Amino acid sequence: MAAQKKITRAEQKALRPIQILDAAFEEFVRCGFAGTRVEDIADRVGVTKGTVYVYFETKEKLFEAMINHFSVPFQELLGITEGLSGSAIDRLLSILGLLYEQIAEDRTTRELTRLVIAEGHRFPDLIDRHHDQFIEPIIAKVDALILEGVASGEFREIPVEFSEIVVAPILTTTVLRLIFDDRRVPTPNKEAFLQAYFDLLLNGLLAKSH
Amino acid sequence: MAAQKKITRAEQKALRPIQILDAAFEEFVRCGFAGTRVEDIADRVGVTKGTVYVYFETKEKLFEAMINHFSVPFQELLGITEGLSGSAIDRLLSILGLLYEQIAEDRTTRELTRLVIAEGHRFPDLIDRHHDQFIEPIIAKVDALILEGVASGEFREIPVEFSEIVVAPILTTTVLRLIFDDRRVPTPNKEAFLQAYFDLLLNGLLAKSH
Amino acid sequence: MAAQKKITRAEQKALRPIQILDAAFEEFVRCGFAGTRVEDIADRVGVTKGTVYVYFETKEKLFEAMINHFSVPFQELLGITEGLSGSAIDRLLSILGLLYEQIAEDRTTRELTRLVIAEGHRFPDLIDRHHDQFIEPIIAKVDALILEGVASGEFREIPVEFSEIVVAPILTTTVLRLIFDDRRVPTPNKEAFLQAYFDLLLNGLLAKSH
Amino acid sequence: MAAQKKITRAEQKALRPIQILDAAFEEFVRCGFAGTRVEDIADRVGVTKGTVYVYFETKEKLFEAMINHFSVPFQELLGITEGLSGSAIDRLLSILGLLYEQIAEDRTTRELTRLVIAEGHRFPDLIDRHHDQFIEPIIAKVDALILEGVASGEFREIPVEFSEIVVAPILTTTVLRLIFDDRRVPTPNKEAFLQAYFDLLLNGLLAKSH
DNA sequence: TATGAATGAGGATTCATTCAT
DNA sequence: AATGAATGAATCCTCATTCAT
Repeated sequence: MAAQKKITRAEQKALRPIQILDAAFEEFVRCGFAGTRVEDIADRVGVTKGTVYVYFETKEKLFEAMINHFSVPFQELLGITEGLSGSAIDRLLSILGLLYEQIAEDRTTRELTRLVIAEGHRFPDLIDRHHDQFIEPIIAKVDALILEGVASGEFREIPVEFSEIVVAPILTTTVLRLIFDDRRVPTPNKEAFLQAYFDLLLNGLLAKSH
Repeated sequence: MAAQKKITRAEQKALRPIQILDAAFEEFVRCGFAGTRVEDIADRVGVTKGTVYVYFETKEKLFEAMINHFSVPFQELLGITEGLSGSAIDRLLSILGLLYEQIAEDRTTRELTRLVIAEGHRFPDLIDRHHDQFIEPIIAKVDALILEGVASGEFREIPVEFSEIVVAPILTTTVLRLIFDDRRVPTPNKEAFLQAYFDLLLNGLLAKSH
Repeated sequence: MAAQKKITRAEQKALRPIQILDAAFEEFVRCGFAGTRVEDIADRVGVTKGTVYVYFETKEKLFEAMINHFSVPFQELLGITEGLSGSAIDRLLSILGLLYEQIAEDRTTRELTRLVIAEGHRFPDLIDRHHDQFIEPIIAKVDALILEGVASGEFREIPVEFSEIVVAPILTTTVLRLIFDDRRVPTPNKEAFLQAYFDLLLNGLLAKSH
Repeated sequence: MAAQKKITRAEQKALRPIQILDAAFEEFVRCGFAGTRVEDIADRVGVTKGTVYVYFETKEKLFEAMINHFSVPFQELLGITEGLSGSAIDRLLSILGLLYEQIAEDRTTRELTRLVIAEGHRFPDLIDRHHDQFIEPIIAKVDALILEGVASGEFREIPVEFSEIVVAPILTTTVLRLIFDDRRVPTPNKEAFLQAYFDLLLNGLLAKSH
């Protein structure tokens, strides 16, 4: 509390938009775009409606800014995947593990996914950017790794369209958690899930003798 | 057309609520619950706002009725899966194929999924019912089939948590089509998709020599 | 009062927009476009804000509709001037007399003039229409009559640009009454004013011997 | 330009309110009192809203100060008319010429007239002062000159109420330029206008033989 | 059953004004 | 003197809902 007193006017100003974006995230997640009241966002920050409009022209602009703001960590993930080394298998599993942490486990990205699904119609640009910056690069990455693994003999010959299927369990976990919100679905055990996921992914269902 | 002329007043009366539910589906899908105007639903039917309120007490009740109305075909699917015969593999793939048709290919179910994800917070009962009637039975079915296949030697020993992973590609396809709405993602080729999906599911990624 | 009871729903509906336009006139005159509150217009009619929006999409559209509505009598005046007969002098003086009644004496047209002057910037279309339908035809009419009078020997040879000068006392009276609003300027005596106006117009200031 | 560099802080301080009044004039003319935003005035000066409030307590006070500020040149005109010499005719025409220049040709006075017409209701004191300081003295001056001309035999016997009619073309030109704002009405030719105006004023419309 | 005029609470947005820096 | 963040009352407009016909 004493520390808070030290916040200068300048620091406060730099902080304000972040506070508003954080509050906007919570409210938009809770009520959707149309259902959210700007006043509730303001209340959450502890300011008045007018203050929100000092920083963001309209509710739409605020929504877009909020999406952009919270997309940053996801973008950083894509950078990390560049630095991986090891066999194609190792790198593929590493990437899938990171994706799981980022998409399925991280509440922010999970809820961002909800907003993308729910509000996409109203914000087509958002969808396009989401596709170009997230979906496309990830699919391309997985595609490339599979091809590399096939070339090196680690993987058997398979169609490139597999990529979506390969990552599917991650998005599915995300969506099921979004729908059942820790109420009907227990918080999944990461280790057990990844182990089962990777086991099935690598070996398939069939009995070896089959 | 001639047949339509014969619609009596009584039939017309019975038709009205269906027409309203159809229109409500389109509008709620397009704009979400909060963003939809009752008047737009009425316009779509060609009646006035008041008429909607003759049949449905409130916008919320209309939304719920609409969800229930369009959930029926999905419920029928569960019945069909009971009648399958053949090996565990055959029945599993049959079920996955049917699920794909029902969830990923059928626009109605797909959009219903969007609404469940988007509006779940506001309609917890809807979510609970959705879980009890759809998710739970399907997971149970897949679980049972896998156990059966393991028992019969068709499948290798695997954890039960696999079920979600096994059906994941179907929900993932659904969600991606919801997000990119036939704009960025080409309408997928069913045969190619299922073949790749089943191939990976049964055999995994690894080269046989591995 | 008893008569009012007889107003049917249909009659009421036909009446409502007129009532709103009347109320809008008073409020826009009193406060200008920006200064008028839609709620004050509604209050004047005895309905709620929402009702105004049942009939007029926006405050701007209401303003424009109001201007059009109250411009009708003025347009009718233009028709009347067509039916005049007599010498050029007689017809010119008749027209000027009618214009005086319509523009300077009639409160509605007078206040319409205030709005045209005050709000012209915001409603350029209104100004253009005002010019094409009122100013242009009147100037043309006076021009034609002067030329006719010159041809018949009633008037001396004068430039056509006189028309504005000829009608000037009417607009000036209007504007002065607008500015001083029956407070500082006594309600003018029509007979005396027209007599002086026409005397000066026909004979000029100079002593005859001059 | 070099001179401007020399502006001291003290001079700058003295300049600020003038700059604000100038900016206020443009904005109030453009949007009216209610439609003008204090921030737009500040932007025009290149300062922030707060600065405007350093010099003027409220938007209303600023409006009134602006009107007073721009009324000064008009007041000076009244002084000039005192120094005229020559026949009554000469002096009358000189005054009318000066009035034309000041009211009809000078944009500032013209737009001041717009504001008086548009905002008079809201600022009755302004109207009263305008009447006492401008209209009254001018009418009195013209009255006096006409009486003098009648006495000297230059003018024929006419009622005093003529004064308004005599100056009418000037106010009319002003108002028409306000309404049609150099768009529909060509910038008038001063010489031609005054010649026609004075010709009609002195001689009237009638053919001499009449 | 159907209408649609009317409501009125609610929500987005604006803007004059204040005040700590 | 100047700033500009913050306020909050005001105002436009929307829309779910009602109800007399």
